[in-house]
Amino acid sequence: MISPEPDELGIITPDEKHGHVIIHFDIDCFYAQVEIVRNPTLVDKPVGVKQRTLVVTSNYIARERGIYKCMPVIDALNACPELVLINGEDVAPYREYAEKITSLLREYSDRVEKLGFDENFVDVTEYVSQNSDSLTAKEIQGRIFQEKNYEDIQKCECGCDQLLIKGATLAKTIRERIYKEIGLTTCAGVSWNKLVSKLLSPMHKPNNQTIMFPSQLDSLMYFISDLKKIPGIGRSTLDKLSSVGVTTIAELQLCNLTDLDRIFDRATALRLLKLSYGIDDSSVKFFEKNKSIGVEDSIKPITAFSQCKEKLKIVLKRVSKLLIEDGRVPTSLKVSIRYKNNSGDTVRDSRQTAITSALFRGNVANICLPEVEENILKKCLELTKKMTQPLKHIFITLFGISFGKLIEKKVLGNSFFFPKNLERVVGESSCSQTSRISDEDPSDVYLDETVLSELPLDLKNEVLSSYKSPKLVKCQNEFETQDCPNNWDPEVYKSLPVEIREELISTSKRPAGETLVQKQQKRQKSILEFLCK
Amino acid sequence: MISPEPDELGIITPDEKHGHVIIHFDIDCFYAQVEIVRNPTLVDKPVGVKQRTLVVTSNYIARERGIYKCMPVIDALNACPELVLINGEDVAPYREYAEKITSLLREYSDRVEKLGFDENFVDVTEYVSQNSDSLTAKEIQGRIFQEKNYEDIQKCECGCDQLLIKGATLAKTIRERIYKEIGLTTCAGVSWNKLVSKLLSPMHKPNNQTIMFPSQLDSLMYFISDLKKIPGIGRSTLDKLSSVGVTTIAELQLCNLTDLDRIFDRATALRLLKLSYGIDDSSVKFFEKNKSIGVEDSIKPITAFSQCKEKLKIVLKRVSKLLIEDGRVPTSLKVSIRYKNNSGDTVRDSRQTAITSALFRGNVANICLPEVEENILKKCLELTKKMTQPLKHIFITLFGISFGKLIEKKVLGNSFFFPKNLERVVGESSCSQTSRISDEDPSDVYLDETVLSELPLDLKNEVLSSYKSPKLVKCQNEFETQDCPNNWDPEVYKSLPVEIREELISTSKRPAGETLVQKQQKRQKSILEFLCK
DNA sequence: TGGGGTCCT
DNA sequence: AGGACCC
DNA sequence: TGGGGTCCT
DNA sequence: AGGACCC
Ligand SMILES: Nc1ccn([C@H]2C[C@H](O)[C@@H](COP(=O)(O)OP(=O)(O)OP(=O)(O)O)O2)c(=O)n1
Ligand SMILES: Nc1ccn([C@H]2C[C@H](O)[C@@H](COP(=O)(O)OP(=O)(O)OP(=O)(O)O)O2)c(=O)n1
Ligand SMILES: Nc1ccn([C@H]2C[C@H](O)[C@@H](COP(=O)(O)OP(=O)(O)OP(=O)(O)O)O2)c(=O)n1
Ligand SMILES: Nc1ccn([C@H]2C[C@H](O)[C@@H](COP(=O)(O)OP(=O)(O)OP(=O)(O)O)O2)c(=O)n1
Ligand SMILES: [Mg+2]
Ligand SMILES: [Mg+2]
Ligand SMILES: [Mg+2]
Ligand SMILES: [Mg+2]
Repeated sequence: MISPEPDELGIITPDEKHGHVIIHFDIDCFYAQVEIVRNPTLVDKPVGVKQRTLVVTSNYIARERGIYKCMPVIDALNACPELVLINGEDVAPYREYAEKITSLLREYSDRVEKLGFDENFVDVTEYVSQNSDSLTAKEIQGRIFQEKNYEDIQKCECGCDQLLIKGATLAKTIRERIYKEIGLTTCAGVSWNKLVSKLLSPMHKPNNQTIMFPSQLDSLMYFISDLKKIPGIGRSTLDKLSSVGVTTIAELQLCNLTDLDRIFDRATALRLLKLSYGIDDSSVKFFEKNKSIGVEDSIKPITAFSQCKEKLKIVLKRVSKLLIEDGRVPTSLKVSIRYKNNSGDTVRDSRQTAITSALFRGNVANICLPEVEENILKKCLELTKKMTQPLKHIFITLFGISFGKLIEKKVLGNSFFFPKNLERVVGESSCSQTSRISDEDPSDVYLDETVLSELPLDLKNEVLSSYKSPKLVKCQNEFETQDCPNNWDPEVYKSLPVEIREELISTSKRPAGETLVQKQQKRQKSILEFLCK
Repeated sequence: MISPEPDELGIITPDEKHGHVIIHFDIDCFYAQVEIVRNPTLVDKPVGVKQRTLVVTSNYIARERGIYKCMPVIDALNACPELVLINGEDVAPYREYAEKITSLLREYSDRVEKLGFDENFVDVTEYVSQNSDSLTAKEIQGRIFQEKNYEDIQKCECGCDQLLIKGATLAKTIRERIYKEIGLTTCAGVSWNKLVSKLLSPMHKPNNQTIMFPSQLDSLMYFISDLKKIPGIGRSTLDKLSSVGVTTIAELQLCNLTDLDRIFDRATALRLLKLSYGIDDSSVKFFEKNKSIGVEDSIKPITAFSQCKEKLKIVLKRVSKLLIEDGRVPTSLKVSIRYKNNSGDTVRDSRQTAITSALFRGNVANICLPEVEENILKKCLELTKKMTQPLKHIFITLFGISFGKLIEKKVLGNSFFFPKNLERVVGESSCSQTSRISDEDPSDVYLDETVLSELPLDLKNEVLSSYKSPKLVKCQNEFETQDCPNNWDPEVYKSLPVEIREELISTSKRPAGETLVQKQQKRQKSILEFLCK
């Protein structure tokens, strides 16, 4: 017993402060549960969710039969031939349920911090103190760590115990709401810091919650024992620790700082030491929107660069949906691939580029316009080419596309000296967004291309974006040969890439009857006009 | 003439939009002028400002005698033996004048974007339209590019010309204020975009301003001619361009996209093309505080690691001053060195680490406490060691220390899974800052160390930070041997590093008369208590 | 070849 | 952490 | 060995 | 751009 000793009244003085009430929520066998909610006939069967060769999770029926997370499909079917496998390669449904959970939790606090799709930390300190009366209960909801009776637990002098108990009541209420309103069972951990709450939540899974009090802290860490269970300690840290003979939490607690100093800087050493004692003074972060939106797709190996476009297009179409749902305009694009390098090793690589929001013509929904899609696809291919350039043989087994630097409003204009920063303007606040492409049939009005090409680009795009595929294809044909603007040298014009011609035609403003003597100047003028969109 | 041709009324239709009025301000021979203001006897002499072996700038008297920027001292004295050289290695005075300029400019717009110490872009569009009447003048202030008469200039159909002329009036007013209130002469460029304004400002230097109208754009770019003068085109880009035979702005304007495609991605190619035509739709960024504060110091080579601490301390003391003036607390620390590597090449390298704001005990001014300084110095040494580790021989010729991630308020608490992120909490808003250490004598009250060590850490630091060096030294002596807290194993206690003992003693709370049987548990308890600060 | 900074990858 | 850019 | 994300360097 | 971490 290394926790502070109780005084004569049985009250302890804690080492760590604990004025907060932190709940960690974790959805039970998340992907599997979602699939069961979507198809209730699965409820009494062993269900696994697979991604290619991997069973990423399974319901608890399956787990009883030996299925574990990220188990190879082969082994899984071996262990449990009756296992019903659902394909979960497209995570869109899980993303949607995750969003519902987080929204609900935000009713209780601004401090809702997501971790992956199915976990959330919530700092309910304020809610608990402001709803103290309605959360008062004589019974502690859920389980207490170590199955203790509350009476047998050392009380804390700071009075946090009662707050934590109210936190448990609240956790129960929230979990019931999640079940009633969203249909998912969850676990929760209730304590005074994020680390402890996270360690507690799976303690009595599934569909349960666990609370703990400060006096139980050493017992918890001793119980957990496994270093890898401590969030923040991953493979690399684990290996380093074992290189100085530290393999358990207890060993870490007792280890010499001088040992840790050999492999970590001082700050890291102290942080690890703290974690081993269950000490964590990090705050639950305020809720923030996600900073990137991406889709990855493992494929059967492709062996020619020419096959990339098709594969990228599939991925792009998937990520486009998410982008449109999100509504923000991305200004950064990253392509990832997995491939065999010239040494025969399978490796991952990625290239990134800034993109201008102008690509989306004011509304990210325009990504479904064939021309916009094509432009982005070209950028993806450019990025891919950068990676495959030095390759002797192309052997790609995965494509990923991720959009980042998502900005709330359309902001035109590249940055000046920071050429790659094509939009980042802190606090920028101009421009209207065009309306989303709706599913309602828009109309069959004939699009007069002449009129159209005279509209300012924004308006034109707004018009175009309200018409559907057939029209859009027609619009694409617009940008062909016969429509070389009359102030352009047809030779020059034809030599320009499609994406440029497209922009050009949509911006050529006047007949321009001027006579220009020099061909060079004519070319200059043409380019200049194009560049001005 | 590739600008749009005027129609029958002599009115042009522009390629680029230009609803903005952008002024670029650039202080004349900045460092030199500051030195002359500080020592007016220099006013009629050739003055150079040197940093080690380099004359970084000089006044215009010196320039007439052949002195140029970043000229080797030897060459400079050769060209102009009468040159008065002022040491400008400590840039603190220039930083202060720079701050004054930017503050003044902010009276006119939120969009004030610094570039280096002596340049500012200001978007005065709003100011000009809101003060249209008072800015109306019959004369154009300063020079017009190409010495044109305004009457001979093609007018723009969008009516921007009158706005720009008002912008020139405003620029003149501002420059006069800068001279009267701060004492410095400046140049300014007035146009409709940042690129053009920046290209214009030095056109009639020193102490003058230049305006231009859209119809003059091609003349400007033709006049500039030198690619390197275009901001955004640096060494690397220049080399790439010349690899495809492009060496002038005109050549870039006319070059084939396909040539550029060989060396740049499409977006870069288009951006460069735009720049060559003087097109720039970037916005002047909203004013923001600087994101890092650093000091560098070139030294005569040191050849032993043991010499690093002394050198780093000198640099740290300099950067500390700036940090205290700034007031924000840094949460990231970077050390740079220049050294000879094992191949004999002189290279630069840097290491970075997150630091907790707790290091500063609630107020960055505490960096002048010897213990705080010592702690940071230790971190600097740790970072330096990481770089010198693989070196056969130490041969360091420069040390730099830079603080980043400056946060407005003291926010305790490391981040959870992102262990290196020791504070970043978007929107965090707790905690009070202790007051700055003032230069007024604080008092001579005796500091009862017993009382002091019982105070919560924050309060203690607040008290300490109001006392001066003599007292502070005394406080440091506190943290020595005799004061091993009575609940600590003296052996264990002594084995702890100073920085830990220091924190420990300041947080030991109770006599703790408990009897603990096991030595290991005693140790555990000791460490635990320490970790909780 | 000083001594500052910025942003992107 | 390094690169490219700016002063 | 899927398919998402975060932050630091 | 790559690494380490999380789910
Ligand atoms: N390496 C991983 C870990 C998790 N997941 C997905 C599948 C899980 O369903 C979901 C949530 O992760 P959990 O660790 O919380 O696992 P479960 O929710 O599936 O099970 P549990 O009931 O143990 O929480 O994230 C994944 O795709 N890959
Ligand atoms: N924003 C915070 C601050 C603290 N804690 C938790 C984590 C720790 O277990 C405990 C004590 O942390 P500190 O020592 O940082 O306590 P403070 O008194 O500084 O916290 P606060 O920010 O509430 O004043 O509180 C938290 O969850 N959220
Ligand atoms: N490579 C450089 C460039 C500039 N500076 C410093 C010295 C200058 O005084 C100041 C401003 O840079 P400018 O290019 O504006 O040069 P000056 O202001 O000195 O001269 P000018 O009158 O030409 O603007 O920045 C520097 O230290 N190192
Ligand atoms: N915030 C802005 C936007 C534009 N411009 C300048 C740069 C260009 O020379 C000119 C035209 O740029 P755009 O084509 O982006 O013009 P917009 O009409 O979109 O600008 P605004 O943001 O004012 O609507 O205006 C600027 O200085 N600051
Ligand atoms: Mg989970
Ligand atoms: Mg889960
Ligand atoms: Mg300058
Ligand atoms: Mg200058």
